[in-house]
Amino acid sequence: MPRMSKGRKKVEIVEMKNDSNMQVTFSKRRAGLFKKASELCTLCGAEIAIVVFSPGKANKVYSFGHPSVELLVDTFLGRDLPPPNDDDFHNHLIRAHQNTGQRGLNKEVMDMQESLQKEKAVVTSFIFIVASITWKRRKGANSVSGFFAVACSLPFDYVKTQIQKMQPDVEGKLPYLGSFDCAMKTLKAGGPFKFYTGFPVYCVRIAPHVMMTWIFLNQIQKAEKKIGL
Amino acid sequence: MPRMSKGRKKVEIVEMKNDSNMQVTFSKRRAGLFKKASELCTLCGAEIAIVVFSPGKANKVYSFGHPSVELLVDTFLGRDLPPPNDDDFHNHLIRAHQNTGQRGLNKEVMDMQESLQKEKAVVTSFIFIVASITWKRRKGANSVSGFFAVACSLPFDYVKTQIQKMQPDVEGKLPYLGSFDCAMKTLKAGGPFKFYTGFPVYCVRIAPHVMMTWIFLNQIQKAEKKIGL
DNA sequence: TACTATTTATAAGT
DNA sequence: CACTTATAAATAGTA
Repeated sequence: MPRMSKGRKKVEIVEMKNDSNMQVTFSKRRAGLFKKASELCTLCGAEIAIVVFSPGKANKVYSFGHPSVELLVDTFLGRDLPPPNDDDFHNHLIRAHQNTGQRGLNKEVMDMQESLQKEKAVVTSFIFIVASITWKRRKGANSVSGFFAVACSLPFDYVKTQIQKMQPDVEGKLPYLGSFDCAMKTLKAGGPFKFYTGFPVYCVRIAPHVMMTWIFLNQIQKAEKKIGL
Repeated sequence: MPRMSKGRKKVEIVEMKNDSNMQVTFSKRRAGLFKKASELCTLCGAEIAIVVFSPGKANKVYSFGHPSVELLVDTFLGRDLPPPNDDDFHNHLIRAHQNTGQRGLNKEVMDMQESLQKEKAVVTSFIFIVASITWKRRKGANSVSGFFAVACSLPFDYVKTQIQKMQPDVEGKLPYLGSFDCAMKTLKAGGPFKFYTGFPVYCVRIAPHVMMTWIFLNQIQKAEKKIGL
């Protein structure tokens, strides 16, 4: 039968109105973008990191990275495992990671929200392990910086969230006078680890961020050596 | 005269041998990549961040971000400046930023190493201001997290750098026994701010990282609200 | 998903 | 670097 298609039409670059059409376009063009990025990496030896947040309610995260996550995992976990003179905690985390295999973490594209529960333990362990190994080996990988960056920022997030959520009580008084007051009361009531409520979830969400931090910090380190910092 | 050009030829996706040719290809394809990303943002309302490190010796950084840096600067500095009841330090930084105008920070593509000296003060101020304003206003912008993430990770970077650089002295002894020893000795000898040696330079280099942190944290916040964290 | 008619990107040349 | 041209690659609309 004769084709009805008139082929591709020119499309103006403005926000699309048709929603289902937009989903298709988003998928196609995202794939195209990652392909272009991949080609640029190969052709020119460039290092590229891309993160895309999908529009609307779904709000998924897609990321592209070269050097890839696989390479990082191999480098940190596969080859250079430290001798087993570490404490139980450390070994436990390594085991937890090995049990879960390559799924999720090693994928170029990961949907963080759909696999939240499954990957939680994996990613948390992963971050801990990388930080631990790097720190112990005292060499250039720098992921320890990224890890501590995340760890240090959490108390501030906790305090901010508490203050944003606070409502006047029955007498019309607010529970905290301010940020510092909130921090002190939290510390007294729940101890320092209270600030790390939701840490595993945070780790899962922050994973692409940590990966980009690696790439950044490696570049920074190269630059620092070049200018003799 | 007759054209010699045979037009575009097919090119295999393997590392290019010709170096000057590669530079041209890199520029063209990088521009194309950013254009594609821009179209995807507009068509589908997606949020995208891209960072490209150029290959070889030059090792420049190019970044694309949507929402753009302009928007962030506008939001944080243009409209919502806090009333001038702040201390001298804060006002000084605001003034420093206004004096330097829009140059550098507001560009989609920035070459960080070439403009290092010029932009140093601007970017440093910028990060401080954003952190300060956000913190004071206690609302959702979250850049304070990114700022403290950077600030908290610096001591670890400092210690790591010191240990990497350390050489045995004339008696064959190493200056530090380990990371903790290094940290303690630094604290005693130079005070806490010793860890922040090179902070301005660090800020300049970390700027694209901070921008991505914003985007990430905003997304995380949306997600947290949705699942009621 | 797969198919094409088209538009868009770009390699090579000027 | 900017412009041109021929061609390869991406993709909008369709089934």
